[in-house]
Amino acid sequence: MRTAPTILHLDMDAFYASAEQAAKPSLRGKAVIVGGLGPRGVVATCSYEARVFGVHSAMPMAQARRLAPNAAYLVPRFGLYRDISEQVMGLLRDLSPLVEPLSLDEAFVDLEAGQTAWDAESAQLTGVKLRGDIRAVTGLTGSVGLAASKMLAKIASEQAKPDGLVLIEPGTERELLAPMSVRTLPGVGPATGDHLRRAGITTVGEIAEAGEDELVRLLGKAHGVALYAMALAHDVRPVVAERDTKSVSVEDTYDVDIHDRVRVRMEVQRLADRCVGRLRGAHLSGRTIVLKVRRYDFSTLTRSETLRGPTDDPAVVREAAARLLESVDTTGGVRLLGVGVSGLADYTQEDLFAQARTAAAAAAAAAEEPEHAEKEEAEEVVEEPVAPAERRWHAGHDVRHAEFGHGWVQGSGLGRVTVRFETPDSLPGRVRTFRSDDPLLEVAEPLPLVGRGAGDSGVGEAVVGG
DNA sequence: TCTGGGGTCCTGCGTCCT
DNA sequence: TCTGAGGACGCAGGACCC
Repeated sequence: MRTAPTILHLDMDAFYASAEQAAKPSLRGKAVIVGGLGPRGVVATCSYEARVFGVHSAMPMAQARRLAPNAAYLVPRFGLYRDISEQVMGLLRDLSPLVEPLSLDEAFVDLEAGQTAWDAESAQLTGVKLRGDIRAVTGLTGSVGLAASKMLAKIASEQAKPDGLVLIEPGTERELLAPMSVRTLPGVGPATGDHLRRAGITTVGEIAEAGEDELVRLLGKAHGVALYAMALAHDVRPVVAERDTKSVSVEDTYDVDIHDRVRVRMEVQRLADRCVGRLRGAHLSGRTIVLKVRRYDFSTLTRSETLRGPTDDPAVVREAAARLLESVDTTGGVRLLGVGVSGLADYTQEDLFAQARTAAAAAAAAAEEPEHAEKEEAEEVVEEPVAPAERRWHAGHDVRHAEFGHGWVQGSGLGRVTVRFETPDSLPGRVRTFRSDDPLLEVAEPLPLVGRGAGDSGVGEAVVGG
């Protein structure tokens, strides 16, 4: 294990909500909640102003609305968040080639590998400069943790939140961890936390005292050994820049349970097509097809089937998913369906040739034996249906009006759409309401959060004013 | 109160093969 | 030829993370 605090963990503060506040001046300093707005939506992220009311991530949206009825409720805009994330990851890669993104708003960086830091002092300076750069480039704040291991760097950034920096000096780790809740350690969720609590273990120090054998007895080999090591602050996991994708899946929760078996079959086919679309987009193919069903009572089951070889053929995935569905009882209704593919392989030019040969062979066989021909027809991946005739306006999404300019949808319904006209660098703007089919109103791309006044040189060189 | 979507990893069990 | 051990693999479910 290294002896200098040169592993950095960056965690952007309330990322989606902060991005929305930066994009929408009228929401700054206000409770903002981003998530699914349907009857079964949950909170993805909320601003610190919303947390005061007790709202937090993963909370059902209905509950959030009761706690914070006057908050702004927005649908996530992943395109915008991805763009900002790429800017931030770019800054991290300037520090080291070893950057391990965990999500759009979180990453580990091995500063030693990048030769940007070698001791506590240089690490601290790097962290301070990084936070400044992130603010200058994106207009947002991120919290930085520095320590000698990934686990401790993550705990440090958690302590630094919001908008801070914490460095854990090597040698102080065990003392620091001992009084903390077991839930602080990665891998301890509600179930393991309960399990440990029933065994009289509530703090990290008590895990260390219990000993490895006891932990293994309670939690099993892998989990027990790992957790005991973490409690002693032993964590030698390296920062890994490239991680291969292990599976690709899509799933949908329906606003109302589906009871009609025909509709269930249809949805599974649609999901299979979407999943293959993703798979092909990533230039992958896979061998194992997984069907996921969550029933009316929230019980979840999966069924899987492994093919003889990897595929990215929508017809093959559809058929496998349909076969799997036949083994599942859906009487009573389903609230969620999902289709996934695992056992992934790189999808190469050779695969294409192989498929072409298979198709040609099938066609030849079909010509000889027409009764076997019906399933070999090549089929296109079906994309999501295009918007219905009546345009849908999503809360929080950007729009442009031919007369009033750039704004965002504050709400819609009953044939009306309410738009607030403002941009990231304007003052809070005015609200106007239009008919939802107003020909002067159109969907717009998000504007950059900083630097629009700095000319065409791009956000990278911009500086935040005021 | 009523629980998203996209992932990863682990465990336990059954089967097949050597 | 029979038997048992043990590894590899397939499958289902659970826990966890962001």
